[in-house]
Amino acid sequence: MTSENGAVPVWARPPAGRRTTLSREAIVAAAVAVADAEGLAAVSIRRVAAELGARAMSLYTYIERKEDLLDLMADEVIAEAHVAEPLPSDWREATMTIARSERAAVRHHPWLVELISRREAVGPNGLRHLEQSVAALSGLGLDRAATLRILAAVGDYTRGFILREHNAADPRRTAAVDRYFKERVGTGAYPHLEPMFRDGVPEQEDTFEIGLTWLLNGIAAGLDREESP
Amino acid sequence: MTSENGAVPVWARPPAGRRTTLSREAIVAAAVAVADAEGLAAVSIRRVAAELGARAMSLYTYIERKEDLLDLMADEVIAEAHVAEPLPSDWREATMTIARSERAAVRHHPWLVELISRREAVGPNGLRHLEQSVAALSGLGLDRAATLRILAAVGDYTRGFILREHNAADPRRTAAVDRYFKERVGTGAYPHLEPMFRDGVPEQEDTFEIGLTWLLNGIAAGLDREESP
DNA sequence: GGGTCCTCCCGTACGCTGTATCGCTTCTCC
DNA sequence: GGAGAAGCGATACAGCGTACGGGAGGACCC
Repeated sequence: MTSENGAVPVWARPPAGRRTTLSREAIVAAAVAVADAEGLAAVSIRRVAAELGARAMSLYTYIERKEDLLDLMADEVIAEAHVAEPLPSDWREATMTIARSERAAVRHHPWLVELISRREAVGPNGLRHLEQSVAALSGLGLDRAATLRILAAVGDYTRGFILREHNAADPRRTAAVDRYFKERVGTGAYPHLEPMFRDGVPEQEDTFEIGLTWLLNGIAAGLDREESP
Repeated sequence: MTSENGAVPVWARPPAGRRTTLSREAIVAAAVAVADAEGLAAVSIRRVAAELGARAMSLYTYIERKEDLLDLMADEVIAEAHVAEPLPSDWREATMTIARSERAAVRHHPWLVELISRREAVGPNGLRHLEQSVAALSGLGLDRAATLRILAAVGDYTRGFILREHNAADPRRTAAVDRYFKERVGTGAYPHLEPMFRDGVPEQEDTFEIGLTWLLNGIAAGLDREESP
């Protein structure tokens, strides 16, 4: 039955079925393995089924559509972003630890970027991650709106960085793009870019913590200002 | 000829052909129109060709693969992020203006998010945008590495925010996801989330400028510290 | 003016995708 | 032991990107 509850998130729907050889867990695990080995594009229903010695349509006993599988995959590996408790007591250190952990999870499963950039992560593990992010700020005694603002800003920066890092690592677009870039810049049409990139695109340093520290400093300054005007 | 220069960015390759009815510009314009009206998923080679009264394979005279078309589309609409000169003289105001403009362009063409999150924007218009971002910081007299750090941080935050904003607006995943969210949180498994979301997910305020201001404040503080230690 | 070549355009075809539909088999429960 | 449910899958369909090869027609040279 292709039921009418397509609007209900996967996790809220029971697998429905007397499982034997297949299972939702096995399907997700197989899909994650394929993605890890060959990228997200290699994850097709037929391919995952083959990996389990089954046929394509058998998977549809456990998921309703491929999007469900992608949701489950994302939630599966976002679990790796969980930080061992207890969190550092300082909110900035705690927030930074969580952000680092999120980045590490994505580095371990690069395809996660393509999923995160398409959907909100609100599966069980995604919620645990969110819970931890809120916990990191709990010592500040802020109200709900203020907490959400900080959470959003830190999360936005983190995901933006992760995205750029991921795209920059794409082997298809580096050498040739750099060459084109240098050539265009050399035309003189970009006066400010020219002195910066005359010798090509420099090796990027790892600026993740620098930017995050700037942001946290700015947030901290805002908090001080509120407390002691 | 499916030439061997697939590694060269589209913009560097001449269209090659005695154009008559079709042209690269017309193809890109048609593709943008389809994406604006029906989303990026509706942009298929066959569909764009039909829009121009042509057959699918005709487009391949002007592009080598669909990815090229997507690159061209992204660069086409990122032009809207260009800010009318002169830029505000204050670097923070200038940076903020550019970031606002980037956000506005994406709001005007939501599908741009799906492209930006997949590739670096380095077409002619993307470079103009980058040029402006560098120009905004030129008054600070920083060296290349310091400029790039600030550029990266601001860009990461901006794109992270835009991404979240885009995903949150997805009509498919709001009501049902919220319901599931509330139910899970109600189980008591998430002690820090519970007091925050007991009554459901609150209406989000627009925090774009708040977060960006935090980041810029943090950057400014870092600059002061360097100047007068 | 006639031949040659280059380029636009596209008909056809291939391998791939997600998934609707329906039927078979096997297990569970009364 | 009969009935119903549930796992599994064969088949099929519409759609995708694009490789290949051919026809049409303008541009150029002799």
